[in-house]
Amino acid sequence: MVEVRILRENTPKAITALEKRGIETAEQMIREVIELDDQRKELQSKTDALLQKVNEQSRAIGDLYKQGMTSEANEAKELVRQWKVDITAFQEEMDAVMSNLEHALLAMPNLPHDSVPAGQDESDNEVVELHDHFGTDSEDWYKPHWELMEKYDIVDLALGAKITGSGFPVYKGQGARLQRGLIQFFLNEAVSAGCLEVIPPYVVNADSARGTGQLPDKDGQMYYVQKDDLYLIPTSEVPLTNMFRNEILEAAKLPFKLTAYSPCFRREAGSYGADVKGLNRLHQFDKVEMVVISHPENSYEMLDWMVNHTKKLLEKLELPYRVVRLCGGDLGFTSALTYDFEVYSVAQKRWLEVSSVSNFETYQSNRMKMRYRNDEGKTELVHTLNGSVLALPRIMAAILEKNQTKTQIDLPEVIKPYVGFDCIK
RNA sequence: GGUGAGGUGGGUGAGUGGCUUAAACCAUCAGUUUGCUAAACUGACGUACCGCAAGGUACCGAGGGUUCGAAUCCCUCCCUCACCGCCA
Repeated sequence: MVEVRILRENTPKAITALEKRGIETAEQMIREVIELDDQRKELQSKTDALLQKVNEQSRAIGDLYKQGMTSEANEAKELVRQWKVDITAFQEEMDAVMSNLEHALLAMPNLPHDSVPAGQDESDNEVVELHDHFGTDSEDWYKPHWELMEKYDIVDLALGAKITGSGFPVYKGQGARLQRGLIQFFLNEAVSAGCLEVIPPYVVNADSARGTGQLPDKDGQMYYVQKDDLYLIPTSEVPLTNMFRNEILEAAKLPFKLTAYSPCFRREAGSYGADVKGLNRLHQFDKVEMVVISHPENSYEMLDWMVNHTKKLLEKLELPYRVVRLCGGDLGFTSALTYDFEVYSVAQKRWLEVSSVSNFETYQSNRMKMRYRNDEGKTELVHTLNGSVLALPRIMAAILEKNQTKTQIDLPEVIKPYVGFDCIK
């Protein structure tokens, strides 16, 4: 959630930022939060003052009893009882204000970074880089990846549907080996770049889901295990970032750079149409993720570092791609700045999102109370970032389509040692 | 799933209703002393909120309750450990 401090310190700027998301009531939302916070402060002062009197009086009562002054003690007790009625009333009021404040803050998305363009939806996103030197030309005979999957019998959606349901693919033979090789490749690259490799739990509790912002706003998107009150992770961002929930980190040890492979589970309720064909959208998919816990001062340098890392991966895989800066309307709820990476699908003739690299600034760390100690010994919130490096299905789709010949699929050089063969046939 | 024992600051650990404002020790930091290191001594040493400040309030796994007053008594839940059962 947004820090109230930021809203107070530069209210006009915060309003402008929030309006970039297309929220017309931005000013009203922000004023309401500040107003509630004022109320909270006032109630806190009043309650504390009264509690102080009760504490002092209670100690006095103890002394009176020791001196055997029972009747005086009983009179004093009556006084305390009356104060406690007031305290209870204040506390109820306080609970109500806190609850309203919490709701107002949970309903408020992160403030977009200065560089984020205003806009409604993905058509307003800004293409900041285009790298098509690996070719975006298509031949008439090119088959889309779902036909190639069937032709070479490497990914079987129908079989997955039989075992589980639609959107749960079965990778077979060279398909399975390519998938495994890509995961290994992505992990190795992340580790070489200085990340700590982690194997996290694939199921998390509600506190963790709340910490990274999946709850309450993406409740319906996650698979939920009712009996144990646990959620299947939609991305390993959730367990990785929550490793540091409620921790105070040493400034000298920042940044923490983590990477993990995990399957990702998404219900994707409500999605339909051509977008979901083949590997384009699945309920279970594989992804290698990178999470960075950064000092606030250099979080945007870390963001650039992650962007560059992702670019290198796509270069090595010899895929045409572009980098897109999301506009306010398309920006994720918790993000301040997001770059999407899209690879070109030569058979589908469209761009497919394969990575999303974001800086959340203090939005997640505020919710999670993730702090570091500054030079003066005070605690401050860290910045959190994450990015996909990379999501597997669409990468596989793009590789299959781009490298197809009439008789086989050649693999990019870099991946050959990882899979142990040169082509799929 | 069953039985039992537990959960107190960075760590160990005392604390069965008011002398706890959470002792003591260890660790850490600063200072003194000192060829260096070490030792010794002195001091500092949790988090959050309110307050310009002085200061105040809350927190002893979590949430309720009893009481003038709760780390301490009561209730519910969570977690950890041990053993048993099941099991890759």
